[in-house]
Amino acid sequence: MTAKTKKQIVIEAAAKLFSDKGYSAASMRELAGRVGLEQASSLYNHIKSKEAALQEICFENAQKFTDGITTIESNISDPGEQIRALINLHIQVATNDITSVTVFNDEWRHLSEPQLSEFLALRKDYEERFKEIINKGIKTGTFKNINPTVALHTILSALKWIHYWYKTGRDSDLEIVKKDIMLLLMSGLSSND
Amino acid sequence: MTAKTKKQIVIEAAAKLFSDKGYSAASMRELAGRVGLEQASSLYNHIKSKEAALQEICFENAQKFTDGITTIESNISDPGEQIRALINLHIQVATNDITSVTVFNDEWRHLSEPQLSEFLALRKDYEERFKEIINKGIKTGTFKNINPTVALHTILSALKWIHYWYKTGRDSDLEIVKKDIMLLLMSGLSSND
DNA sequence: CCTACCGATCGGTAGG
DNA sequence: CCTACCGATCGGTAGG
Repeated sequence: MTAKTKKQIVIEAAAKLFSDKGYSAASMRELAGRVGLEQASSLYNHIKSKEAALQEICFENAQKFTDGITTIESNISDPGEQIRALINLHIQVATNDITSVTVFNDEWRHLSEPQLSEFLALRKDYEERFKEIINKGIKTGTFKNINPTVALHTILSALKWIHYWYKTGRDSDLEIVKKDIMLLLMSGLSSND
Repeated sequence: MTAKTKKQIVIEAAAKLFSDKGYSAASMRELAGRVGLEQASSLYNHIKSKEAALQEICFENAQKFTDGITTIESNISDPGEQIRALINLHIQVATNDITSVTVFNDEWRHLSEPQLSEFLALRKDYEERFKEIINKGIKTGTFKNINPTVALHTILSALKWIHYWYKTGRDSDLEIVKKDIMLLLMSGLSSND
């Protein structure tokens, strides 16, 4: 449990600020104020640039998802259980550091090249591996014969609201949310019995 | 079929620009260029301000959803069919004017008061009415006993990826997308037979 | 629709 | 970490 470096404090405050205002509307002067510095120029002792902060946030979160899916691929073989584990991964990452994942979700497009292409390649790789699991489930008869691309994006998109929920309402328990998202995505809204 | 006014052309180009770069990163100079004006100042003959363009886009789309749910409430009574109609409404609105609904989804937070509160009230109203339908379905046994807030946001969020799909891949037919989103949300990923 | 222009604010650097 | 500062760009106005 080492103390946070000032750089870490700045990056975390940047994530919060980018999440509050959006990357473009966030100013380095406001960021300075939020970490107790009088001058924006002082920030440059801790980070290289505004975009460097964005890069760090985006790639750190990409790493979490890549690591997560790698673990799931190696340790679980049933596609149904793999999807459940992936849903759990998304909920876990989102609730563990909500502001950071919000920036990862919504602000990555402000990356400039070559980081933008690098980021999109990581995302593409993740999506392909996720889709491969869906494909396997369809082939083995575990899943319905749904277009895998449609299923992939519907599920990924459904998992994104978690960060919205966590920021605002939070009127329900995390365990209920987890259970019900999983139920809805795996078995649907309609009652069958 | 009257000709588009220059104002309409400007608003549509603004929607595209806001969707491409985000509201804050979009400049009036670039907007002018996109509609064939040499000077940003010329834009102000057609719109009052940058934010006025955003307001128009956001409230126009809010209206579409409000009108849609009103029609569904009056003409359909079965909650299962109502949810199917709502899913269809979201897909219809998104595919009919994809850039406009993207701005509506992602850029509303740049509205300033009092429009921001007004917009959020409209959204809240829509969500409450959507949730009421879910509640009714649960009470009548048509739907599973899922937390209605969780179901609401999971479904709404799942429907948002349609604008992402429409912009990028579009490797599958709209009818397949519609059918499979509906199947996934109503009956889930798992095969039951 | 253009010319001319303005005050405000931006991200960032030099130097200590 | 601050002082001092810079060039660029921003949304918008006045006037024709």
